[in-house]
Amino acid sequence: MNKKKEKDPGEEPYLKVLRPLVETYFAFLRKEEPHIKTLGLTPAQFDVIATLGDTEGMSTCQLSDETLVTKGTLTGVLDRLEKMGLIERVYTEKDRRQIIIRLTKEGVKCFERVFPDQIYFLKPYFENALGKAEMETLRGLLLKLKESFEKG
Amino acid sequence: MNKKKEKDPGEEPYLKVLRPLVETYFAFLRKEEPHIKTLGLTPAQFDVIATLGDTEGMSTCQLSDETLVTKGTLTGVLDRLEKMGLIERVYTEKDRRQIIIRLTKEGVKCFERVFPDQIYFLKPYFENALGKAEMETLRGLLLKLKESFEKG
DNA sequence: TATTGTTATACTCTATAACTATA
DNA sequence: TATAGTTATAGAGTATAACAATA
Repeated sequence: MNKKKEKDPGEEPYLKVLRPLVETYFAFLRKEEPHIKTLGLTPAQFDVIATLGDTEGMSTCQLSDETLVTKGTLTGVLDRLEKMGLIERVYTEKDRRQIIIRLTKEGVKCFERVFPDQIYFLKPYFENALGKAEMETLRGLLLKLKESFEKG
Repeated sequence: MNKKKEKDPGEEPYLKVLRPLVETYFAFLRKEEPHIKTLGLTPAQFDVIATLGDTEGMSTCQLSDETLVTKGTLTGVLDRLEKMGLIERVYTEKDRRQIIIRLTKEGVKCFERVFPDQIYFLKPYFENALGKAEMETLRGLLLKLKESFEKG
């Protein structure tokens, strides 16, 4: 989605950041995607598992907000994950319209397998590119930018 | 795809970069996506248009490499874009297996409308977050990281 | 034989809107 | 009325493998 060309950024200095941001993410994705696929998950499914990981679960609405998956679509995605035994729907008493989605034991295992795996896999790309101080700087700048998008 | 939780990055300093990278890109995407939709393009279609923009066109194979869209899928995406009149298939003499995909006049107009539009739309998020020197730094670090992914 | 692009299949995601059951 | 989640529909993207034409 939207890898801009390296054309002359002209008078807009911020384009000098936008394109590298998008292109770096895409370069990352090219490594990441085949790796996710070996887990037998689609990107949307992976998104849900990653969002639920390290939480006590959340409602469908909340899950829809936190991922980029709309409510109607989510039902289908959850159906498949439920069939795979990775998530469960928990019915609550206090509001009987609401359903809490959370990882099953199997789902937690999946989540916990993914990340150490990924850590090992991705590490060299970062460490070959950047020193420790640079990582710290990069982190700080990215977080500032992220915040700006989120509050704007 | 893959928004990691803000859990303790532990002993792996590079995770302090990976998560902000992914999350910043997602924050950007949340702004970008609705904006693309107003153009009547899907993300995959937008990807193709953006990749073809400012080029003389390229073969289907090449286009498949530059986007994240596989060869078989691309046929369908191109069919739809051709029907919309945004791209055309040009048959070449030198290798009659190959077809060059390029933007039509209409496609170029679309491409040229998108970007100034986007520039105007996205600008404040960057400028409110970062000074000019910070942008320069961020750009440099991102490009180093990108290169590492691409050559690794 | 290898490569380019298309076709075929089967599944997943997507948006949207209407629907139900609760509140 | 409003909200939470499901269902229904139609379209689009996805991977994969087999295929025809060309090299």
